[in-house]
Amino acid sequence: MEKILVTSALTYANGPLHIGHVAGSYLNADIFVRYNKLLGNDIIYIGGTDDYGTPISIKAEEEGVKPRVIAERYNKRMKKDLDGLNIQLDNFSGTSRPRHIKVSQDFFTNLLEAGYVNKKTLNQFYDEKHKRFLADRYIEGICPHCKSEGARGDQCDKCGKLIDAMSLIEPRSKISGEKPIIKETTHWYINLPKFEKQLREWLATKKYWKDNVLNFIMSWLNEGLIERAITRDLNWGIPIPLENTKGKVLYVWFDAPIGYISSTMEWAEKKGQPDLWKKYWLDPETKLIHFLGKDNIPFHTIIWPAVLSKQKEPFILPYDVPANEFLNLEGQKMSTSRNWTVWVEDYLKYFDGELLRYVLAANAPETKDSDFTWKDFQNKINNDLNNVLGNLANRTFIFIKKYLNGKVNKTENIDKLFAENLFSSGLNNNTPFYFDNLEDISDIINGIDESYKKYKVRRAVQLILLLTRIGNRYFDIEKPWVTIKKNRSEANETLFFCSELLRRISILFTPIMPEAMKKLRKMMNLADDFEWDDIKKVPESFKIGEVSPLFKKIEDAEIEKQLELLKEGSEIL
RNA sequence: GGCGGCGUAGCUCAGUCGGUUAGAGCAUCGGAAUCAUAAUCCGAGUGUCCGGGGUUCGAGUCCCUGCGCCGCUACCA
Repeated sequence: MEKILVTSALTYANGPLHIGHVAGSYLNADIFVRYNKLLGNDIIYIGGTDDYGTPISIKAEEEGVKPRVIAERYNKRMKKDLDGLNIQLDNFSGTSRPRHIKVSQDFFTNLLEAGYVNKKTLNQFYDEKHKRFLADRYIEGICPHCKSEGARGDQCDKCGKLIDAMSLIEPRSKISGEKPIIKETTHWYINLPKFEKQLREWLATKKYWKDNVLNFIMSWLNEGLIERAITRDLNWGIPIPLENTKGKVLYVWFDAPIGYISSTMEWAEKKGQPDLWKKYWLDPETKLIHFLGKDNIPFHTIIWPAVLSKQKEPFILPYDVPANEFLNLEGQKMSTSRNWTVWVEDYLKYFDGELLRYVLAANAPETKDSDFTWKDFQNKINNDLNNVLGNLANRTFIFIKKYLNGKVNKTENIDKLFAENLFSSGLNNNTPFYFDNLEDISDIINGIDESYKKYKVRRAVQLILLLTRIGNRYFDIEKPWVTIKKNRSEANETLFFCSELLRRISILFTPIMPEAMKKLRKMMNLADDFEWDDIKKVPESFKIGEVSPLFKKIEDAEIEKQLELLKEGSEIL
């Protein structure tokens, strides 16, 4: 049995959950966790919200409430959204909770005392009206290169050039619109160059990481690590634990990953075993796996391991960081500010969470950015789920009820059938590589197993669909509606095979569609508690219970409605 | 500007170490079947693998170059 600790990147609490979050770091993690639970591994799944930072603080000011109110609101709503998608974290915390504050401050202190933090003084823009230091992004002005208006402090969108905020002409605060003053401030920096050798040695042991992740890291390392500020001047954040440092807080991305630890502590406490978190975080046998979007790679593979390694307690370092790329929407980059996304809350008003799980799994941005379109959503549900899988289940069960008194019995040759090459005629020699060398159904099942292990959810989906196609073909070839008339046992054989195939699919598909598979199993009177190894355990018979369609088709009008809603823009923000 | 990635069928995408006639699903066309939610099954066509050059017995794959798109570029989080 393996011990695994899985995390999804903490989500920024300035809005509810959208499908980009789901595709980037939640669904893939949940599928991996569910698969491992079926295997019987000791696995916990931890996450939460990242509650601090300027955007939340500004939003709070606009609404005239405390930032904590905003963070708590979205934390709650996200939890609900995750529930609606059957994404089951063992704990969903938030970084504004007291425990997290204490742990983060200790982390800072330990790093400082170990000699890896330097203090520096620098000049920065300051908005006097809002009494706030301004991040580069919150300053606007005239670009010093192309002289056009509306350049931000970090970059000019017109000419694309990077800008040193201090060189902006006629700078003004994006928050108040007023001219900012330049003010001296002090910050603490993590001395990353001092970690370089250690990091390179550690990363050399991670050859099994995904290529996109390794590329990203190497580009950082090869540019040369520099010191990086881990504090900010803000009123909404974790105060740094030093004398005379009022208004200085930890930079959110310093404290956010620490949230994985504090969230695990919260989980342990809720379980009534406050030290249980140590069993995971302090045991070198634990595999720590961070699921996240590509934008988070450097934080989790450079800064986070560096910080972890200098604590007093022997924390484990990440075992794997299977980062996903981004999900686009109808061919365009998703953007919350342009309201170009699909909010889970909106989605759930119209469709079942399982359907989104399926579509995002089938089209996950595993190796490169992928595109979500409503038309594709409809196609995948109607074809893959409704027509191919749903119909296989329906025709099998209805047939058994109608012609075989609702029951089929195990046949002698069942193992042989599962070892026969039942699918090759539909494929030619140049099928995708993961279809090659598939001799029989057990090979396909092994392929699915391996795909889940390696976070290759798309491949798992393709192989499961291949199984359902085999079922439909077998049904057509054997023609039980003909054989039933002269040879009852022959029809029994066909239907037992199809039932057994569906039973195996109900296990194989559970990590992706747990509720739909539960429904499928219920129709077959199969138990809810099962494990991965049950795939091989053929029952003596199947008694079919009440039958209803597993899925239903999505009409064109429903899709048109979603496209309209997308154009209008959601109002849930 | 620098670094990295991407560009394959009408669409969404696979293509392992360089190896035979470049693949899947959807869409399209033709056929079969009638157990099933008109759901299924079989068959067929479709390609300047972004352009150009190079290495090689052999290139979608490796190298150079041009074009287009995207990400990162350390103070967005």
